[in-house]
Amino acid sequence: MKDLTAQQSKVLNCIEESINKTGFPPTRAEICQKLGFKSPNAAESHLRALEKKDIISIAGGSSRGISIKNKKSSSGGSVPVIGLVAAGSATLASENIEREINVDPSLFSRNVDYFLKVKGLSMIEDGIYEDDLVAIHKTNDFKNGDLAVVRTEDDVTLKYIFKENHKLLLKPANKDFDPIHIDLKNESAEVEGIGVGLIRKN
Amino acid sequence: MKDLTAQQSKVLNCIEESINKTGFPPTRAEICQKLGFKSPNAAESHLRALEKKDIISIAGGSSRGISIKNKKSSSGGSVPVIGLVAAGSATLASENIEREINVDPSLFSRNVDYFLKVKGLSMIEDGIYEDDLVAIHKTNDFKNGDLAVVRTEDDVTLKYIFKENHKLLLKPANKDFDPIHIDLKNESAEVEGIGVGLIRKN
DNA sequence: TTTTATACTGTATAAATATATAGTATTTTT
DNA sequence: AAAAATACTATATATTTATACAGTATAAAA
Repeated sequence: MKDLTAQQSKVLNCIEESINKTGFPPTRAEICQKLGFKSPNAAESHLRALEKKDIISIAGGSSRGISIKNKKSSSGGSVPVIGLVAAGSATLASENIEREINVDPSLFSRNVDYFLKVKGLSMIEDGIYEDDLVAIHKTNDFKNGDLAVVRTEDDVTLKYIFKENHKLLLKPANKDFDPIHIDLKNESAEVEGIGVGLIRKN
Repeated sequence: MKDLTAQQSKVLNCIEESINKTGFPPTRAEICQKLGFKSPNAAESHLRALEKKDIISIAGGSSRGISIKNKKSSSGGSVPVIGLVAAGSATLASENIEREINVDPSLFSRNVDYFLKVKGLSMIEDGIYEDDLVAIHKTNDFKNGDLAVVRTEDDVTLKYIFKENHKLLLKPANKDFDPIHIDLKNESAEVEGIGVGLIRKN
């Protein structure tokens, strides 16, 4: 990401302050007043620079039409909750979204793309219970031992993953459940994401 | 709180939608367009009604000068995280606050006053692990079996609570830990709050 | 070295916007 | 039964506001 100049940061800060304090973005004139500029064009050109750097977006033809992009840190991104239904379809398609919740992105170590609502008891020995919401970071990159959302040919499942050459081991945390062995030569399987956290409602 | 009429709710909803979608509040004209009104005064008078009911505030003389009051539900209240240190002092005093996190209040069944960072393994059999953040609703009201934060004479602990007359039982979820029996005739103990949820970071 | 970006002042103006005023009709409250 | 609140249409306008255009000056990049 391109760096901001000192003045551009001030202007961005001014916008954030305005939204926090008043609830709506500032006008050019208000930015000028706060930062001591004497020409509205001073604010305008800084705004255009911020727009060019993809920090803000400016709605043409509307007053106070400034919005800050990537505002996950301020408002807490809205993250969908997806039910892990038996017939594998843990996609972000709207029909699978049970609700949306706001989370503090700094809460978890990695970006959370969705929450997976746990069905079944296969991970219960490691403190993952039915109806827990597991925070999933979408990626197909994983380390052995990661808690992964894996799409197999006929299912989507949440298990610990271990890979050795063309063999995939999906290991539950429950004695009553058997590990799943997948030979990638014969079967396909995809890692959709890895678990980076958990939310439980009592 | 005064109730809103159907139309007023629609207008409020329209404002919220605009802020969520565009990042700034709507104009009178935009409200009219969205709700099918033909006169800007239709929007204006609804806004004034909402202002009178203290739902929104309108900044005079500025465009899009609408802000929604008491927006704790939308922005997610900031909730402190408190470390459960051995020597009992799970208070909200600032020196005990490790950090603040934003949570969606609708996430948990009851209002969350703080998160307690779990120390020790006494609840591990019920999926509560070390360093988990247990969402605590401050109350001294509880039912038998609730997960409670209890301040005893020399400790603060998180356990299942059972009360029978003057006897208090604090039950861990770990075979290796013994239940704590407190006779309220001889010792004092206070319930500080009950657990309503949990957040775990992997 | 020439362009591009930064960082402004100053002026102007079309368009966006809040807001007042004048009505009408229905529903709710007093 | 009267008053007040709700729920609008319709018109008008002062003000707010975005935004363009014309400059000046400096620093950074090509």
